[in-house]
Amino acid sequence: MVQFAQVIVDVPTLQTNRPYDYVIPAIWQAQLRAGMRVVVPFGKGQRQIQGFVVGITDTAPDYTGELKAITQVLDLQPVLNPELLALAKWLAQWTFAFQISCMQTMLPSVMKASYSKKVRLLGAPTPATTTIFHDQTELDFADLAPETIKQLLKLQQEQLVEVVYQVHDRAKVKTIKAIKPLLAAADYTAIAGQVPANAKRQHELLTYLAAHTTVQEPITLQQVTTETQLTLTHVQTGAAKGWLRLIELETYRDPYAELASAPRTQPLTLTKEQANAVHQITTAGQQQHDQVFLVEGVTGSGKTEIYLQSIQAALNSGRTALMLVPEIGLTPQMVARVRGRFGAHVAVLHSGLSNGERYDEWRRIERGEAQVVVGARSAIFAPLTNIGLIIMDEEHEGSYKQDEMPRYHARDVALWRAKYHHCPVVLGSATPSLESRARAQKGVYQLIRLKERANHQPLPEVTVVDMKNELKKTKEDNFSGLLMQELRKRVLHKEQSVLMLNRRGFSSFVMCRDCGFVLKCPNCDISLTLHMDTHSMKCHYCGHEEAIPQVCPNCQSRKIRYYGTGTQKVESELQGLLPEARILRMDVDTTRRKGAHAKILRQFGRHEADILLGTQMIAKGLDFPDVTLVGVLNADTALGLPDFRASERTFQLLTQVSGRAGRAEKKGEVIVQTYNPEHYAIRLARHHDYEGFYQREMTLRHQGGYPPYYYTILVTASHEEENEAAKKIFQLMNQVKPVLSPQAVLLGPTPRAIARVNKRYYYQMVIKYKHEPQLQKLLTQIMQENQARNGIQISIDREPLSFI
DNA sequence: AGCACGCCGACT
DNA sequence: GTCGGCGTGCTC
Repeated sequence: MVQFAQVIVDVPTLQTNRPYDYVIPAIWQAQLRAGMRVVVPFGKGQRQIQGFVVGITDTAPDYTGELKAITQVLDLQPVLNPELLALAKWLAQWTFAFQISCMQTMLPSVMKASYSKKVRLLGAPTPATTTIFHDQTELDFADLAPETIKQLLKLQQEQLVEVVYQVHDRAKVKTIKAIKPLLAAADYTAIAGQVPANAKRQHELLTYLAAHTTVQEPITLQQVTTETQLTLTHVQTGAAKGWLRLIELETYRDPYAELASAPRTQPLTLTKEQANAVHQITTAGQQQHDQVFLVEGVTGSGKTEIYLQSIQAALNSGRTALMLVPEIGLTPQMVARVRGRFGAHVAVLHSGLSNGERYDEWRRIERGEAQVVVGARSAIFAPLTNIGLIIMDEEHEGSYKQDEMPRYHARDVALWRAKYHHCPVVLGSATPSLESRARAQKGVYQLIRLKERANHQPLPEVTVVDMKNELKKTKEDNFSGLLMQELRKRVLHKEQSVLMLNRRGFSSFVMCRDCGFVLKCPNCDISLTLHMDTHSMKCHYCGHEEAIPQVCPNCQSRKIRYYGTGTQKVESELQGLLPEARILRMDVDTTRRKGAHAKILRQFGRHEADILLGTQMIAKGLDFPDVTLVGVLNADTALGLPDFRASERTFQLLTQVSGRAGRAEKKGEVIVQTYNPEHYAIRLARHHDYEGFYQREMTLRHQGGYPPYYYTILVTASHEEENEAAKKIFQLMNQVKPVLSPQAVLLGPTPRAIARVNKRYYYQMVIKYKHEPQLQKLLTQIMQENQARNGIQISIDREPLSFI
């Protein structure tokens, strides 16, 4: 019986965002299942592309054209199980993205095929082909000039050459060579008698094999070469003579090999609050209840121990657990803690892994070899089965939202999977997002508040310094008298300090002091940022890079200087003020290389520096017992931004960075420098008063009609011509407006704050609504109708993190 | 995305 | 007269 497969093809456009039917060749029929990757012909030419089988049917599809057949099956087992297939479908609808993009996002990147288009010589070379091919028989289109391609197409019509399309599966399993003795010890001795005495290596091999006949497991080649003088060549000779079998052993690239043997830790004794939290979570787990818990606990209240013991309970009942951590919080410290408790049962997924390592961790999870998964955003798609618990630490973190297609929030995916698996979700934070905290208020989530720190240490004392007064006293830009005095004290007493420079809303740009000229990106409407490490000016949006100007391009004046506060500038200023201090700088420039982030933290942990100076990234998850002073150089740079979440972000940042002080028995102190000491976000952060902040901010959100009182959707139209983008967004507004209920609000349309990025102009509108049953359908329809045509691009972002 | 089909300007 | 420009529409 002929069978048919429905395939989602790797063509990320709206027109092809649906399954296509293919005939399954008889040889694959027994093997092929939904969720496997295949190669299929697509389009009029000979083009071959990758696809995912999403369904298999016995009955012929009602397609009037002629069905093509699947070319190749790439997997022996499905890479997407039925749950993940269903999730991909939902995610595509929810985020207005293509199904293929969702599937690719859910899998390690090596599973996305790479393509090549080649031209091959047919038959004997002719003078015309030789001028192009020389002595080669195959050329890659990517290496050819447009002129050559034109000539080749002519040759193709004359049947002198053919065009071939290749699909490359980049998912390669790493193997190591190993040997297995095939004969008995006595046989080896007998053979040795016949081998010429001068064949020293053959004798050595025979002796080695004779000594290892009883070994059950294959012996790795590495072991053979370290124990003997033999090399691969000798072993291959042995294999050819039938003495042994040379095999390829599957292996994993283990990035945390050194941690696997880390000493196992025992569960800590819980405080009453912690025990209560664990009890509530595990009870929901036992009852297979997809309840969401919001664990609101100050830094140091022992949330991690709650997570670990709840995971243990899930494992005890034979289920698995998924723990999400913001990328920046995925420090070796955190990984070591989870590995310490659950050992080899843990798989870790984060951006620091190479593609191969990531693929291996994924396979360990998929095979059921790891029951606990720790990872950043995309780990929410880990192929765990029978999930008993999903944890999201620092749930308010913006990095849980992906800012490219599909624009999903890991929290939404977590809730979906929890529903599927009937398991609880734990959202943890010292400063929950207003959305989550409000949901807990309404009883949608179960709120668990931890009011004490596990070590019963008081929260650090926070002093706010008003920089408006400071400016009058000293000439120094960045350091108040109090902060300098305290820093000196720490250096003297060999204690450590952490300094944070809030870079949000800041950049170092170059300006002419004579004419006011600011160097801008030629592709984007944004000033270029000065990078001292590369000695160049860079655009943070499109990556454009150019030399630092020596004279003003506008008026030729030499008085062109840089403005703004960068970590590099602060570092040199601080070094000047405190020459004896050893300063470590951590920012995007010093942590760009893989592993650099961890390296800096290790250096600081080993006391190789007195002061750690960095941007936002130092605020999260660090735990250094000897840090007794935390300074925030500019608390309020983000407050001036036209972003309704500015206060929330500032409060979260200050609370978090304060938590870095006095983690152990030493008392901590925090100094916050600001120009807005009376701002409520700063005032309330000073008293560690999250609940107070929540109340205050909710009132303002209510007045302004912002989330969580409204849902929001950002619709953007872009085009190379500004007029076209504007025209389209107004047209979309007119399309949306009549469908919305009077309760909904439409903001805009407006040009985006940075209207031009990468030579395209962007116009946007924001839809604020509470309940619009028609909206999903309408927006899906809008996406369908406005397929990338006439150069217009439409994008829809559900619950954007920022409107600007 | 790629590719073919299809209808208007400057050339062998 | 033809080659080739890129607008439009389709891919099981």
